[in-house]
Amino acid sequence: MERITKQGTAILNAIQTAQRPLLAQEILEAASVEVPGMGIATVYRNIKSLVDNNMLTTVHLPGENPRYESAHHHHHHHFHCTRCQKVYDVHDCPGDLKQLAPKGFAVESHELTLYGACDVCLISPPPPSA
Amino acid sequence: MERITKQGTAILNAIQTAQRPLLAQEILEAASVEVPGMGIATVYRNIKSLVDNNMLTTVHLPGENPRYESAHHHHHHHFHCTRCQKVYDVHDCPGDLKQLAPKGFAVESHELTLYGACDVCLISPPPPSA
DNA sequence: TTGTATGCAAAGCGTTTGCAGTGAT
DNA sequence: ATCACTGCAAACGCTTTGCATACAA
Repeated sequence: MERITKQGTAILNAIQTAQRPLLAQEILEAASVEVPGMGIATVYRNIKSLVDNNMLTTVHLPGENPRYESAHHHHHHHFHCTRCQKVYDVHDCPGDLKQLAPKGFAVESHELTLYGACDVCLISPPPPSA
Repeated sequence: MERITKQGTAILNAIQTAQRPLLAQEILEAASVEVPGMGIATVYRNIKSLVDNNMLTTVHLPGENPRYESAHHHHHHHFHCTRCQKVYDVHDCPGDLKQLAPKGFAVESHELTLYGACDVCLISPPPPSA
């Protein structure tokens, strides 16, 4: 990313505006509002360069395609809503988990994903589909 | 799976012998020792039917292709060795994590992955590759 | 004007599926 | 003799890459 393009700007805007990690496809949809007709390849190329420049972090959740969020520099986890499939940041952490590993193993880091219902889905449950 | 085939037997053997979750490719390699020439599609089809019959569980780790292990019926987590890339079961659990979620969110379950070095890699570190 | 970033389309990678043939019952 | 299971190859969904063009500098 050496040049500023409207596509690049729209992509960065989309990610920074969303207060949660987005899929490549969601980034495309959000950025396309600003720049209609942009291609998914451009999204991936911009993501890659933003990740390389530490402006973005990749959020890998179990069994999910990667999502992307603005690089937070503090340790955090994620909450995956099983109703709407959206992913939210969780700023709390259970703390030291070194003692959980089998004997002789050295724990260096951990990833935690919480599952359940987000506040929106708890308040307005999806209608019982026939 | 209504008929017993040598491929199916070899696949189940491979998974039960391994004391850790295996990738489809690893299952193919292990089962191929017993039944040379078997195809990856057969592995996937057998996996699917074993999972449907609750003989196998799918282990999804962040950013990883799915692995498969014999269905344990107790809650457990996984340890991913960052040296050899193997995945091991962790039978311990940090316990109640409900209070970690944002206010208004309901936690129903969680997934935890530990990262670090397994016992084998700690004892025999891979040689410094030139 | 220069050459990076884009859009399109093709290629990759892991997984799934269609089809004709094999082999367990 | 059936017909479920297999191997092969094509199809799929997501991501990456090649190439000619557009546009930021």
